Amino acid sequence: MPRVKCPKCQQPERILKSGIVRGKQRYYCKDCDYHFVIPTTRKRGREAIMKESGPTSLRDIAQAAGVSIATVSRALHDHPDISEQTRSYIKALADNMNYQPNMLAQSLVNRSTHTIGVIIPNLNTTFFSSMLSGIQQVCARSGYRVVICQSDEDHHTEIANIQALMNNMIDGLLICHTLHTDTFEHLRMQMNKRIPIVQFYRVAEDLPISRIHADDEAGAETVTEHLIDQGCKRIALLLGPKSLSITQKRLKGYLQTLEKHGFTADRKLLAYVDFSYEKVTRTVDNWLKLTPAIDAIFSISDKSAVQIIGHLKKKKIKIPRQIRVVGFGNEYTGEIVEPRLTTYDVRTREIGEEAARLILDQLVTGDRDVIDKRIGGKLIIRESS
Amino acid sequence: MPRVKCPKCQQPERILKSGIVRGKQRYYCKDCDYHFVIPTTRKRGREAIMKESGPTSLRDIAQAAGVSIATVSRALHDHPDISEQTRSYIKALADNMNYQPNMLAQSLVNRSTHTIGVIIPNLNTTFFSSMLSGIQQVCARSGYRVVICQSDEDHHTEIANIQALMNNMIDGLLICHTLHTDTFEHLRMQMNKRIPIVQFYRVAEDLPISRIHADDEAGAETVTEHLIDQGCKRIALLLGPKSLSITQKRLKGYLQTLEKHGFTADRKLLAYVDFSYEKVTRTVDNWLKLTPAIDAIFSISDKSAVQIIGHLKKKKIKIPRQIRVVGFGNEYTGEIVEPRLTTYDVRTREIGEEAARLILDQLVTGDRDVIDKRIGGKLIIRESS
DNA sequence: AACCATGACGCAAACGTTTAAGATAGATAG
DNA sequence: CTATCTATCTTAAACGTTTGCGTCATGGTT
Repeated sequence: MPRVKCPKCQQPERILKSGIVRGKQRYYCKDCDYHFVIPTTRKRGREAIMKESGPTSLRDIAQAAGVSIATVSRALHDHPDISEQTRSYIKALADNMNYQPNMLAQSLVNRSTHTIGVIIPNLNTTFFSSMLSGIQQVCARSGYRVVICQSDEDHHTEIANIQALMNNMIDGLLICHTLHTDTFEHLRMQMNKRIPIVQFYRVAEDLPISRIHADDEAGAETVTEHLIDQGCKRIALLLGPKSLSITQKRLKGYLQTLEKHGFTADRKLLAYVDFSYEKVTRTVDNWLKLTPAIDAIFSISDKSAVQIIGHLKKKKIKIPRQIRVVGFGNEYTGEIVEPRLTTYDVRTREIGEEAARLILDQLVTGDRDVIDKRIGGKLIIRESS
Repeated sequence: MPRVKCPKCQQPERILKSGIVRGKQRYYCKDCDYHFVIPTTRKRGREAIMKESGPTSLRDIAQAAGVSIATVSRALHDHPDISEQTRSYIKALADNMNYQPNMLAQSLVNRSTHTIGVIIPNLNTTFFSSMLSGIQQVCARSGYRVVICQSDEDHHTEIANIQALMNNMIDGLLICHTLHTDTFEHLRMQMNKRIPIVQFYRVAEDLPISRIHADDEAGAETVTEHLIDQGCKRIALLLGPKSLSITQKRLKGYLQTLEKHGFTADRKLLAYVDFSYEKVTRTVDNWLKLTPAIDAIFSISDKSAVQIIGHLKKKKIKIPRQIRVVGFGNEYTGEIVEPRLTTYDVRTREIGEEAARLILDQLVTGDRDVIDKRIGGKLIIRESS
């Protein structure tokens, strides 16, 4: 047996083997009644060890300055207990040593990360990214960071993202549901936490969670009114999934306006789609076969409206002469397509800004009231109608 | 003086006042030679205190299960030291108590957040967001989160974002510089940290930091070649800021191709802009005044190319008859505009994917080699040329 | 009996901060 | 001189984890 010394009595006598633990030989000193293994070289504990030169920490500065860690922390935070002399010396030192506070540690003890999480269906259209832009600007102005997670219109990704973010990564959550989100248990589970949540644009109204959204109902009324003004009698309506709040609201606005003008709604003119190109064009093709013929298409998504324009042009259908097309949302592509798209500007940027403002407000006041706010938009008439 | 008892000897005798500290009366017990103030009611220390019911922690579970915190942690991590019985019991308990690990604490001790930071100029075009999409997909597949920061094409925001992220928030950084980034000290400062950095799309080549970018030079050659094939002799070139790598590369490709065909480059046909609508249209107007007249415009940004098409159409200039227009990037709007835009597909999504793959690779292997990789693209010919 | 092995745990340090509260010296009041 | 005050420090607990290593029963081998 090699000469193993007891760490306590330093004697190699009376040392016995005592099993193997985690692959390492274990010893027992009968004199000291002490079990031990040969420690791994990675030196632990004792003050004497050199920190192996990672990023500068408060401790490094304290050591260099010959003061305690607390003093350094206080000096950097301008705590009045610290003398002007010490304070400026430490600040200079921290600067020299290129000190950057570890935000993880700060967040852990402060129980706040100064970060807002955003869950957004996708970033492929200017639509959502302009909301993001608004969110980001407002948050940045208040010194908050923004963490963005794309759910990619997938319900399970949405759930996973929420769970990841809510585990102490963020101080507040802004969420715009996916097209397919129709259960909200995952949100209900998070409601009891102290982290405020605000839904924006696509919202669930039967949830006791704040909402910032467009005036979908009034907007759809305005659009429908406009088409009726133009003499349309058979207005086809392209909707999103049935479960979606914006689908329901905009449908409601449409129906109300028809009724107001004494029209009866035709179920065949309503279509629920997932906004995929195939579904949209197939829907349009079906509509074109109807008699009496349709004279307008109202798509609640600009993206689809633009695709519809392209599809109709391919079929040599004149817009707006034969069929008027209007969208909803006011995306950039609506200005480029020919004829340019009539649409309803829902002021996406303002929705984002307002959602951010609300959540920041709830953060500082501690209020958790359920707020429901609609952002008014306006009709933008272009050549497609 | 009220009857104040010494916390040590419990005697009220021989207690003296000893100054005021932080607004509270301070006392001194001469017997015990002990200074003290009356503690605030917020009970500190001692085990007896109830945790005031925040989210469940390992300690809560340990308490409920009657085991140590270490055992709970090990049980949840399937450590072999824990018996099957204890393990399953604790797992069930954790589930019941709705335990969610505190990621901040985890990250602090593991020195890793499983998060990749992305700094991106803007999200207003499908261009960058499709790179993001690629990044996100690859990262998600490896269990990494993605934190996105918009620099909004502002150099100082870029710097601030980098500093915020690099302070232990992320394990790796993907960065696409702003239009106006021409100094790189802020990146140099971060290079010595163990956090890998990868530049993508807009890259600085004289920095020892990995890069994933498009084959800008070859792409520009292909485009120029195509225009020359079409018989163009006076090809105007719309470039970004001079400091930008993509500007330099694409200019080089353009010049080389001209030379190859025996053309001499005309400085008046080169314009450096910031891609703002005003600058672009003014530049085009200036070009239109030139003699001999230009017969093509090559914009290194699709966004500007689309704007140029709109502008030329307003001026009743026929595209491609009088002037051919080509872009670079293959954005969605190029398919919508009329005539549809000829462009060079730089495969943005693949650039994002590759950048993400590279950084994840560097994370697991620990390699910090400087990699420079070009993603090949291809010309997409449409009606504008 | 003496030695060795193993399974299943607990203890405590460590990650980098913040922050009550204790400590000390020197100044001031009576 | 004694009692008190102020300015300026230091000490240590806490945030919620992970993890090296010690402990202790129990069961084998010689």
